[in-house]
Amino acid sequence: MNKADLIDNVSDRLGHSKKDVTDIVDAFLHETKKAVAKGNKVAVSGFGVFESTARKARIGRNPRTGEAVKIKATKLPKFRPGAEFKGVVSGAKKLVEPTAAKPAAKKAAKKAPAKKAAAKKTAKKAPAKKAAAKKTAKKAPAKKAAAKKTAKKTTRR
Amino acid sequence: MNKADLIDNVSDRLGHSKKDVTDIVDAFLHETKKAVAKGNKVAVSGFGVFESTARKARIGRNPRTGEAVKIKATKLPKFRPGAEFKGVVSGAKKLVEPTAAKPAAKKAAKKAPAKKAAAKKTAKKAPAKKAAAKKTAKKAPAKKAAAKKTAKKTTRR
DNA sequence: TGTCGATCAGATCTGCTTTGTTCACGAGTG
DNA sequence: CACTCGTGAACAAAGCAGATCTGATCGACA
Repeated sequence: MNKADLIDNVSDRLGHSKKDVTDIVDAFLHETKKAVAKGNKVAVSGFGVFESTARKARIGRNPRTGEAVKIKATKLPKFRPGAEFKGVVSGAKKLVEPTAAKPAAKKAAKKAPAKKAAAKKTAKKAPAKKAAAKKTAKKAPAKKAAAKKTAKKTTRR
Repeated sequence: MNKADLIDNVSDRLGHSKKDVTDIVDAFLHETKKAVAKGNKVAVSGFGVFESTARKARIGRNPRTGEAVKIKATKLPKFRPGAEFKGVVSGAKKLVEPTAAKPAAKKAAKKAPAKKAAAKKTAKKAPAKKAAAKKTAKKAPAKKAAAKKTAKKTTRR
């Protein structure tokens, strides 16, 4: 399967023209590449995170001749799959249709998460009380964390 | 940077509504996840390849207690960045705007690859002579590789 | 037609993955 | 815009599995 197949599927499902889908997908990929190339981390919730990673210089090998070759230090794109993507690939999760899908699929999508939410509510009730008790205490550290985060961002750029 | 930022940038650049861009991007990501979850390889030229990879069962460790824990065999999403993405992140390549960008950008895109082609030609001349000398020796392994490749394709589907 | 991606061997390096908690942020909905 | 819920990051130790990379060629794709 390749980009063109994906674009066909998207065009069929949403009823947008293939040209529009292609243009938008290409632009999305382009913006992703651009951001990562600039050293930014690109987080797509549920799908994964694209970022650049540094590789040190090392010795490689030409597989044809066996000759050792020096590989320079460089930067590479790296992808860390998100939880949903992992869950779907491993089979632990079912893939839920996006909300913009056809109305029939939309109803199905609502039923599936409802079951999950019910299961998780019971699990969360006990810690929710603790969270409420600690809410006032949390405001102060939140500011510190924010300060740390801005510091990290500035160093990155 | 996150999905919403990318969508803003795409919407600004192409003049499509944010809703359309969001719907199309979500569908594209969904189709990608779906295909990989089914065991298909998804190749997006210039960007990279998404596929699933198997992880064997092994022993991990609970970092809290130091206790050994069995990690089950599973399947994971994997991304292999394409040449252009790698080149852009490493700085070896300049990022070319997609063809649906504004007409002014289209002219700039044509000029940039012309310079590169000239640079690559000079780089290729020296190794080309060596390749010619070894050409006869290489024909035999090439056939074996082809045979292996067809075998792999049949097993996958 | 030109570019991209797969393939090959081998040695080295990197990353994965475990549990559980907390917090910040993002996404989606009303 | 506000609110709620979900996602993701961070952290700990350890060891092994997996990824990385090269150059040249060939097949597939845009």
